[in-house]
Amino acid sequence: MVEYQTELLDRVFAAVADPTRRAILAGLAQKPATITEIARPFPVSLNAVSKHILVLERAGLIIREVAGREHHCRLDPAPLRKASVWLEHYRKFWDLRLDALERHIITRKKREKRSHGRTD
Amino acid sequence: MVEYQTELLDRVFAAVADPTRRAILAGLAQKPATITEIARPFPVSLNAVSKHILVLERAGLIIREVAGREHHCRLDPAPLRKASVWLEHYRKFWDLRLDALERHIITRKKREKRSHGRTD
DNA sequence: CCTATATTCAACCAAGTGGTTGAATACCAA
DNA sequence: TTGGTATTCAACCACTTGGTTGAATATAGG
Repeated sequence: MVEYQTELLDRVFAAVADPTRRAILAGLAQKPATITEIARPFPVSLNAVSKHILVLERAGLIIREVAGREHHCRLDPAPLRKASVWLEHYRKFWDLRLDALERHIITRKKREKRSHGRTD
Repeated sequence: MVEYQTELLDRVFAAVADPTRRAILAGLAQKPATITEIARPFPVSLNAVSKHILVLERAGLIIREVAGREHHCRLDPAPLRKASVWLEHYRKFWDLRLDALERHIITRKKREKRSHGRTD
C-alpha cells in the first residue's frame, strides 16, 4: 500500500471542506492578495477570514509574506496535488461506474429504437 | 465560474479529512463489508466506526444495504469524482510549479557542470 | 507626534467531532 | 423461548470550529 503523509492530507482536506476557504483559494488562484483584500467579498468579519487564512496556511495551501503591516498571501498548490494523487486511486471506480452508465444508455437507446415511440 | 454542489463538496472533503475514514474507504475499495467487518482492523470501538460510517454515508461515499441484522456497505465513488473535478481546476498551478522546479534543476546542473566540484 | 490602517490576540459562544460506555433493538438459530 | 450477534441509540466528555466583539500591536503617512 502506498504511504501517505496522513497529517498533511488531514489538514488539506479539512481546509478545503469549508466553502469560504475554497472561495479564498479560488480568489488567490487569480492573484495574490492581502488579508483585507481577501476578506472584502465575504459577509463575515475580517477576524473570521483571518482565521480561515490561518487554517489554509497550516495546511500549506497559502504562503504568507509579511511586508510592513500587510500580509501578502499567495496560493501554494503543492498540497492540492497530494490530495489529487490520493483521489486518483479511486478514479478507476468512478470510471467503471461511468462505463456502466454509458452501456446502460446505449442499451436503452437500442431498446427505444426497437419499440419506437414508447416512453416507459 | 463553474457551479459546484457546495454542500456535497463540504461533506465529501470533511469525510475524507479523517484518516480512519480514508482507511475505511480503502478497505471498501477492495470489497464491500458489514459494519463489524469494517470495524475489525481499527483500534477504536465499534460504535466509533459506526459513526464514521454514518459520516461517509451522509457524504454519499458509502451505500448501505440492510440484510437482516447485517448492514452491507459498499463504496460509491461518485462524490470522489466531484471532489477530483474541483481539484483539477488547480492542476495548472502545480503543473506550473513542477515546470519551474524542473527548470531550476536543469539550471543547477548546468551551473554545477561549469563550476565542477563546488558544492555550495 | 498623531491618526488611520492592517492584522492579530483574547475571550467568549453555539455547534460539531471523535471518542467512550451502557442500554436498547432487531435478527438469527438452537 | 433463550441466547448470541449486529447494529444503533443515548448520554457524556474533551476538544475543535466558525463565528462574534473588543482590545492590542505594529506600521504608514501627514
